[in-house]
Amino acid sequence: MLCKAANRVINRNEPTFLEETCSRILSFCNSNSLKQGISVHSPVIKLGLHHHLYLNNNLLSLYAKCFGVNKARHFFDEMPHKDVVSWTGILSAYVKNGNHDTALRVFDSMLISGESPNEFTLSSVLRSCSSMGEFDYGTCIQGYVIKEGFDQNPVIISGLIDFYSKSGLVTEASNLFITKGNHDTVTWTMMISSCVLAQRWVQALQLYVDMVKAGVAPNEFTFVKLLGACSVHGLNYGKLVHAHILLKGVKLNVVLKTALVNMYSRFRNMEDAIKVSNSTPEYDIMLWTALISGFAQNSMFRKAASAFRAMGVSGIIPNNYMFSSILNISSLMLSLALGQQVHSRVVVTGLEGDVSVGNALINMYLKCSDNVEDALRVFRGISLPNVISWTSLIAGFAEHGLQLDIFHLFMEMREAGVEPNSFTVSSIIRSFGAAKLLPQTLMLHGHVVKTSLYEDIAVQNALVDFYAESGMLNDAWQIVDMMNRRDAITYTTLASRMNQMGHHELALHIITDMKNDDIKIDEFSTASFLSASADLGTIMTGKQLHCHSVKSGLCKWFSVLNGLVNLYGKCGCIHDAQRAFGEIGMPDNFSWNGLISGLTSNGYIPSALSTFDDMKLSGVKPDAITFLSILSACSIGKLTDLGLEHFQSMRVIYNIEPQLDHYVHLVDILGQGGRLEEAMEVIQTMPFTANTSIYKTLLRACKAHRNIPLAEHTAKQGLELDPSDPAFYILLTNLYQDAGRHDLAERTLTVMKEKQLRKNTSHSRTEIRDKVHVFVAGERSHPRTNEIYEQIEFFEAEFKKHGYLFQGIGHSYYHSEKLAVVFGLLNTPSKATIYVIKNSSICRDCHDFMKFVTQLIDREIIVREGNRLHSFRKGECSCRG
DNA sequence: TTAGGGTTAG
Repeated sequence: MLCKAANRVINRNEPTFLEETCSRILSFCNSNSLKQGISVHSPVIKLGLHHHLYLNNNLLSLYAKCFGVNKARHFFDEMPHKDVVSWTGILSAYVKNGNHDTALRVFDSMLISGESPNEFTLSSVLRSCSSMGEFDYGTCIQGYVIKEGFDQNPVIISGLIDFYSKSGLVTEASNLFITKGNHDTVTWTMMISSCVLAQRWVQALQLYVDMVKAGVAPNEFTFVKLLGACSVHGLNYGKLVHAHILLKGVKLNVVLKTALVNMYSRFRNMEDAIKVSNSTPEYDIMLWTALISGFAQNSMFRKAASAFRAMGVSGIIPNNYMFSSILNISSLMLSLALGQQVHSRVVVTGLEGDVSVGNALINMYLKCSDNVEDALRVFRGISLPNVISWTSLIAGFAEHGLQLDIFHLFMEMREAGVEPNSFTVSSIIRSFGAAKLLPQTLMLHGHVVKTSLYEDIAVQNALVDFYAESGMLNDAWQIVDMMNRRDAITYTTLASRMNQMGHHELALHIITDMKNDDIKIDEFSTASFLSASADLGTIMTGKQLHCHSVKSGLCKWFSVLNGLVNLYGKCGCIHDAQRAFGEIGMPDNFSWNGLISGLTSNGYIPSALSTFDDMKLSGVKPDAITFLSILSACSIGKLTDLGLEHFQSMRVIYNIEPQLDHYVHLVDILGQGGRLEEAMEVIQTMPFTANTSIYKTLLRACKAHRNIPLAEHTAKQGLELDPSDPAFYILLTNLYQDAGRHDLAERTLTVMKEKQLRKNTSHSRTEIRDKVHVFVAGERSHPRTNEIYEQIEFFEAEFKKHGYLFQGIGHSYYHSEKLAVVFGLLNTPSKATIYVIKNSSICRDCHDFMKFVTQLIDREIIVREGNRLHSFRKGECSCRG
């Protein structure tokens, strides 16, 4: 329609009318439709109207927008007449292009030419000042503004707010805003933008409320900034802003759509992100990039790939941003093939030298390829590697275990004049920590303390992690106390390191620290806390975490769901474990391992084995951990041949090299099956040095099969490794008693006592009614319960000495019809507790048993019978109601 | 002719 209008005008052939109207049409096109502007510009050029100043100014703007700043500059230089609008037009084109140096030179030329700047010129110049760090120049401009009486002008105020906030002086920007009145939409938006930049999220949203109250209409620019402020306020704020956009009738242009897509993908709501992008047909490369990286952030790699194809079909050529995104997806998918494919397209497009694409390539090769040379080749191809290039290389080298090269890279980087930032330093600290390079890290810490990097939370978190990992918890806490801001990473780091050290109670205490610091418990910290609860057996805390996860929507995370499977599996609530597993859409190997291990440790051997088959059928490859559970299941189920078959399959079918723990299980399987000589042969021929655990396993088997000579030999070998381990004496004693050799049993116990060896009071724990109970009995099957099992052996010996028939104590009796008791020592010194788990009432046997146990451990024991508690002390029982 | 969106390193 515009073309038709232009042609109608052209046909009238009235020069003045023609010039003004064409100028207006171009102006309209500049603001509304660049495409139509392009189609109008050729007839205008043909008419030879370009001596007309206004028309040329409009054309200049059109060229800058459509053909780039260089074409625009050429046109500008050819213009026969120039006014302030022409100068400002080319100046702002340079500013928008990020070419601030040239912009300031154009400003100088303009002043020399005698042309006076207007508010728009000054506003653009201010932008260049803040971008180039020319603070003094900017304040000179402000002086000029005051002198010329521009200081009430909203365009100038907007420019100054922008200048101050980008110079890091948001309070000055805010004062400027408050002292001047009569703000227009741009000024309000600028102030909101300043707050977002300074991360004053609440103030940004408050400004929007004030703006609406003041009767100033927000536009698409305002909403783009507001969406940025939603990043910390959560999805609901984002939705509220979206609702306001619709309510105010603001047009969803492609920029606003991009901001909305970003907001929704940040909150993992890709459904709405897609809905927004499809709500209008307008798409550009930035919207595609936002959408595709949104898919990547949410691990929707197939969708990302099909979006990339759809973009290609629509005729949009990928640029450096897009290639970086796609390469990032290849890294996340660990797909070297995809990465290489993209690399070849990068070469074809001529973007190989682009530093951001190069960085993404370095990262991709370091993540996907075993050969660091691939990444190095790309690195050498970048003419000016930036801090990201160096950091990617350093972090990747760390992943490849090349810690010693990292130091050289770090020095080389500094020689090249590239300053390390918080990413670089934190990567190095983490890699040094992993490689246990204590002196090097202490040196780096000493260096960092003197720089501003020490204020950075990522660097601080890396140091916290380093000290915690090195077991220096006090040093770690010292840094935590010194930090002026802590985040979820700080605490998750601490919790997981404490879990690794076995300090699970300390790990759980971090929940309180996070609450005190007002930090949200996220999916990562929840996983750590669930793991602590599982290992402590604190089912109530675990259930509270479960409730919290449901309420706060964390239950869609693998880490949380897998943590729940593990928790319930370890706490004996196998049905809850199965329910949690059922909620995982696509279980990964952690999910399967958690379920299989839960089933195994609770004695559901056939279910564990069939679950293993399901795992394989689902296409998830079993790993070393899976086989630990499966081998354990076979030994508990006395499935010797099947166990051997599975052990063989590890190497032959799954290419998994069995580790020492697997050999321990193999010895157990053979031992349980009575094939003691073969078990001994395994210990002698396996590619690992034997540990005490494997000898104890064999000794236990010898005891079960009453093979005294082999047992004595095994105990001897075990005691050579650790002469202070009482387990060998206790196991031997029990074997001698079983075999009726009470003389030998007595003698063994005497030797043990002479050596002043005492049974370790090793514990397992569980939580009943808000209290953690320390158990000294547990099931045999779990790898961690070896010590607990030894404890049982001790009690077994004691029980037998007093004529009790020992039936076993622990979790493994949950589902049996036998007397099911778990007995534990409360973690206060004066009390112990026994719980009747399965039986609904306490039978006489149980009473007697309790009385005996109290004599043995000389503590008060409480037994729960339904809701009634019985207290046993010194062999007496009293009901506690 | 002033303000807005996308990538890559922990």
